[in-house]
Amino acid sequence: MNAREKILDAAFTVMHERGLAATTTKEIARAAGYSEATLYKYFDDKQDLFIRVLAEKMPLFSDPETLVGTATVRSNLEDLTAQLMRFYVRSFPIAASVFSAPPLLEALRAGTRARQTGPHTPILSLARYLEGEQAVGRLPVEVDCTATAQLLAGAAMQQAFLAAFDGLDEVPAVTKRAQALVAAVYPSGHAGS
Amino acid sequence: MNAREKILDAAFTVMHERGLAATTTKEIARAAGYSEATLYKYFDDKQDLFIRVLAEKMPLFSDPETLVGTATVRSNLEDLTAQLMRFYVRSFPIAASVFSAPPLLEALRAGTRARQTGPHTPILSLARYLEGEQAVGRLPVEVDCTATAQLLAGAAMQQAFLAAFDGLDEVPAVTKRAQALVAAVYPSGHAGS
DNA sequence: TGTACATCAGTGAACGCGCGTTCACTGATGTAC
DNA sequence: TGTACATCAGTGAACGCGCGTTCACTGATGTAC
Repeated sequence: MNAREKILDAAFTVMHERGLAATTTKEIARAAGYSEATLYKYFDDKQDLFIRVLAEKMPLFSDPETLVGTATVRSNLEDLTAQLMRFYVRSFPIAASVFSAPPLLEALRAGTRARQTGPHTPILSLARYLEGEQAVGRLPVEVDCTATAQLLAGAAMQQAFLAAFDGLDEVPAVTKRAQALVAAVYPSGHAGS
Repeated sequence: MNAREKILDAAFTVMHERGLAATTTKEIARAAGYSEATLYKYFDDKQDLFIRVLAEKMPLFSDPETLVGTATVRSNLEDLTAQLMRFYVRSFPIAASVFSAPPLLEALRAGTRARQTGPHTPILSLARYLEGEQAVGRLPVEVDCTATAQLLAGAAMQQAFLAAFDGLDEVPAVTKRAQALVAAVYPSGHAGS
């Protein structure tokens, strides 16, 4: 692993452990095992470093397209909801702390427009999965895929937020909670369940 | 309005406009129309001031108990969901930015335990409303009130997050969106709709 | 193989700046007699 | 009413500190002939 990668990893770790406010160039350099001056060989300035961390080191939510047609819609939704909670609990604290620094948020927004990925992508992925199931006839056409995806992803994010607020690094009883959430949007009467 | 209140209001405004990171004692003093030294007559230190702002100036979500039995459950839920989106879009940016400063988050958590209110209260309020409707027979007993509240409040918070990320100060098309979300948890077949 | 030079990753030490905080103070208002 | 003193809200100016950033540098590795 080269110096640039080590610095990015160190920055991500410090941001996660100490919070954005306490993430100084000194802390990052110490954690990476380099001098502060080295940071400036690889990054323009502190904000550039932060942007790179957020673009290159944030956890991704993998697209669930391949699930279409496998197992049952219900169990797939339960898995996806649980996965979303795990995803958000890892990414939320850092993602949220970006709201403390509007210039950073602004730069991030610009990057989001340029690349085609941002905070809305997990919802879109989930909606696309549901549409896939509709296309193969395993989900009634009356279901509003977008709204359903917003409900499940939203609940997952909020549960992650509450866990992070309580200082936890996972949502308590993820599986049970995912089941309860899915059952509430997707009652057992539905076809394909 | 006395000096203490003016300072709290100024701090809230600066936090909202410039973000937590750029909210310095100088900025607050300037916005309040007092010298920096005055801040220290009313607050122990900067963190104490922040804690007071968060405890005393954050928007509240008013308990919807009085809605039980009025209008229809569906329209009440639509109103509440829209209200939640408006609530979260105002409070989210500041609430989120607290994750950038773990000592502040820790202090806030302690305060939350002491008083009986925190980030979970909107969800509890909504759940309590649903239970109220169940008690008067306007909502089927099979409905999981907690899960439904988590879905609606979660979606509202996430939509607010997305709006804030885009630099907006309101969720686009709140009413329409609230209707779509409610329809997805609470299909028209339900009693009381 | 040896030698002279170029390149490159990385650094120690210093820099100016703006931060949060404190100090000794001022001047207006209240109180006692 | 006048006078002497106490209280109190508020301040200008200074403080030490840690921040992000830059500079001139070192020493190891690569390259030419």
